[in-house]
Amino acid sequence: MSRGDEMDTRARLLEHGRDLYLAVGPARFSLREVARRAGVTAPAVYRHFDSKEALFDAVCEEGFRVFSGYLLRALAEKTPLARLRAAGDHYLRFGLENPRDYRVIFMRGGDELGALPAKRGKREAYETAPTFQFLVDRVRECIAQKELAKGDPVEMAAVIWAHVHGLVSLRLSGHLEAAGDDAAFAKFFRRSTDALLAGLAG
Amino acid sequence: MSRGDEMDTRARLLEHGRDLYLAVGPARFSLREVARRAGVTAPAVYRHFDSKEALFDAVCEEGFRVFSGYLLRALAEKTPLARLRAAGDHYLRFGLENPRDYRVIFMRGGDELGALPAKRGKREAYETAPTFQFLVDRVRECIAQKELAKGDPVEMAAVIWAHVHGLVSLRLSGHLEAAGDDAAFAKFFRRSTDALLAGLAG
DNA sequence: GTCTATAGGTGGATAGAC
DNA sequence: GTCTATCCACCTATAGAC
Repeated sequence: MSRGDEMDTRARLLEHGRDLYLAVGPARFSLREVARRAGVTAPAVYRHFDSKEALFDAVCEEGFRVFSGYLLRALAEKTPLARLRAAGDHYLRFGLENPRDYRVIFMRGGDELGALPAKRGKREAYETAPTFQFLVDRVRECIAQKELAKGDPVEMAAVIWAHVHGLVSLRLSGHLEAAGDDAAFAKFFRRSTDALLAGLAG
Repeated sequence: MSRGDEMDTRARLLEHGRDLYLAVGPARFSLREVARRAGVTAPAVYRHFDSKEALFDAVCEEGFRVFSGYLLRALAEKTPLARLRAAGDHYLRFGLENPRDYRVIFMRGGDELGALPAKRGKREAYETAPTFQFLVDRVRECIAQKELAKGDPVEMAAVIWAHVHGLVSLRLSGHLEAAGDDAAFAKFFRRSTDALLAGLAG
């Protein structure tokens, strides 16, 4: 994008907005604080974004972009099953390395921000659909190559997603501290996910 | 507890605090608003609770009490496996019928409230431990009666919890709307959970 | 495109009278 | 035990000058 030397105000707002959001989470995210960090005053933000809500949405999209980057690396693997397993690994890595992004993308119910219920539908749509479709595609190609049993790929994908999301989100909420450090947890994650895939293989 | 006729202020604060919290969620939870609804002024709250944080914690404990009520009904079943399956069903019912309570108990990471990191440890401890122990106990008795395969009951319980929590939390976040209405989702939930238990049975 | 100034609102918390 | 009065911090957003 930019040469990295100097950035225009809009880019700085996004960058510092992301910093703030990663530091304090969605509830404490404040337009004024973003402006402060970016070296401008609050009203200046309104030249670039319609509202705090719009700024926050833009920051979230950035988080989602990062997530997509993690997931797409799975396509580098050579077999359908390897791609599916790698998708699980990268999903876990994203969650452990970007916990706040993970929370906003996957653990949100709609209370976090200013409560504009009208906008919610749009936001959820752009996040969920591509991710889930990616997983459905991975499952489909595994079924095609008989690496998973025949069945409804959408339901199978939902079960797999629930499994990995359940583990990651319980971990991020602090409910699975018994599993040890992140490395030990990653091992457990991989073991149980392999068992699930083995079960789905018939 | 009380006869239900008239309540003292503390009880009314808890009741309306719960109403507010159910209505607006943790982020918009406000001490002043609770006082308003309870028919007292804000400073009066401090006669009963040290701070907003303390009030909020008390409200959350009530939600956890409700959750325990759901879960304990599973003990009415006659066999270990029936109790384990019933626990899953009641867990799902609690989530669908008390989504905000579910979120605060199981989908929290620490950003929601005023960010008093020191208190977090205590709060998570009283919630997670008994729930998880309950599940471990159900798994243990299933293993004892050979209704589940031999293995580490703690790890098996973690996998089961991740499975049901993954499904419930994705549902509450709006990410599994494709599954249809709540009744259809409940069927899918039960089907996939039964498949998981079958897999764990060896 | 950014500023100052300001309007108008939320909130948590305390002091002191009753 | 509850009130009034108050303080202080923080926020979103707008108006109008430069």
